Amino acid sequence: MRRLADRLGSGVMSLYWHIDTKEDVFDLALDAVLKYRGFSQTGELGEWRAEVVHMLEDWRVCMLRHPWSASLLPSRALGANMLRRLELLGSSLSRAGVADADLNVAIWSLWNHVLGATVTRASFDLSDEDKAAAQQRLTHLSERYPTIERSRLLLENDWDGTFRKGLDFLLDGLTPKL
Amino acid sequence: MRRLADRLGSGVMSLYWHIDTKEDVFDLALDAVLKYRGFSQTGELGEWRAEVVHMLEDWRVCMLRHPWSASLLPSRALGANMLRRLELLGSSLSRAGVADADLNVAIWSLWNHVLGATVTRASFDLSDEDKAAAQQRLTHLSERYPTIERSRLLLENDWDGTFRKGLDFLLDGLTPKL
DNA sequence: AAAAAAATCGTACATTGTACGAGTCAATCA
DNA sequence: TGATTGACTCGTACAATGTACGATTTTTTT
Repeated sequence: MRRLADRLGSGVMSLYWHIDTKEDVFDLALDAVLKYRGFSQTGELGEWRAEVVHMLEDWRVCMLRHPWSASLLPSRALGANMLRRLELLGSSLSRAGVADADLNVAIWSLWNHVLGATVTRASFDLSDEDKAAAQQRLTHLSERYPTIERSRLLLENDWDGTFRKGLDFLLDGLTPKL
Repeated sequence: MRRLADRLGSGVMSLYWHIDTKEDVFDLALDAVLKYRGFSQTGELGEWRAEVVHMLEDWRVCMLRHPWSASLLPSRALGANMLRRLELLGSSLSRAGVADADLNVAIWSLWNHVLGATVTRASFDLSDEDKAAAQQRLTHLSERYPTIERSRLLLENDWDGTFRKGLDFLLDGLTPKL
């Protein structure tokens, strides 16, 4: 709070006129990060899939731009912008023909994909020294974890591609075939 | 740290003989939570799918038993028990016939499902007053989020069922048909 | 019995969130 | 015009926290 006040050129206690508690700052910050400016591309009306992909990728990018946002997510209530994204996701899937009975599973599976990918990615945004230590530890244990080692799962993974492929797969499977 | 020392009946600074920093306690606690005692069921050898489902559900249950564990995950290096689970997952999928090129996507998609479901679930483990406030806020905004409201996405969702269905779907799609 | 190692712990300090109440300033009302 | 109210700022103070430092005790080894 002291550092924030300094940055704003104000006294510390002035902040507390506008917010009740430090947690509120986190709530507001997270919500600000998750603001969605909508579908910029001039796609066809009814192009639900492009819109969903755009929104979900944007979601992930927004959070990766501010790595602290991932660590704020657990045990925090849903902000307005997150609700908006969930609503957009749900209505798109519904329009795409997902049955009501499957809607929750579809929404949450896609959301889990974004969230999991974000948090996982954040775990690998280590400082250089931590990264070196992890490298050290992993090569040392490579014979104990042959599959991880062989698949280059941890240190040299193409996170963007993995996310995109998984997303495509989920959308292929969760929505009815045409 | 003071509370932990009290619980252990020791002085605060005695703790620092065994650990370097408070963060280390969190690392160790998280790793302890994620310990996997293996496949208790006496299933057939080669029943890779039952083993994977068992391990992933156990993973989720372990973390839900200690809600703080979800908030520890981001920006933390992978512990030994987590690596073991990832290795088990990877080798099972490999044995099941997943091509090397698809292995990373499969592993991370399943892991994202567990992680996302856990973190999401943790966001809804609110105190009673918070839950009441959320209920209030949501019913108030229900006309703005019709899909969310209609699908009972947030407050009355069957989390276990949603997780299980999504998991089955992922495994169906990610592994080759027989 | 002595020396070394392992472990314990009291004191002290810097950093944190924020309660309290006094202060400033502008808009509104008399 | 002067008084009053509300919005907003901020300095001081306090309790809670992680942990550095160094002294002390206990255990193990020689």
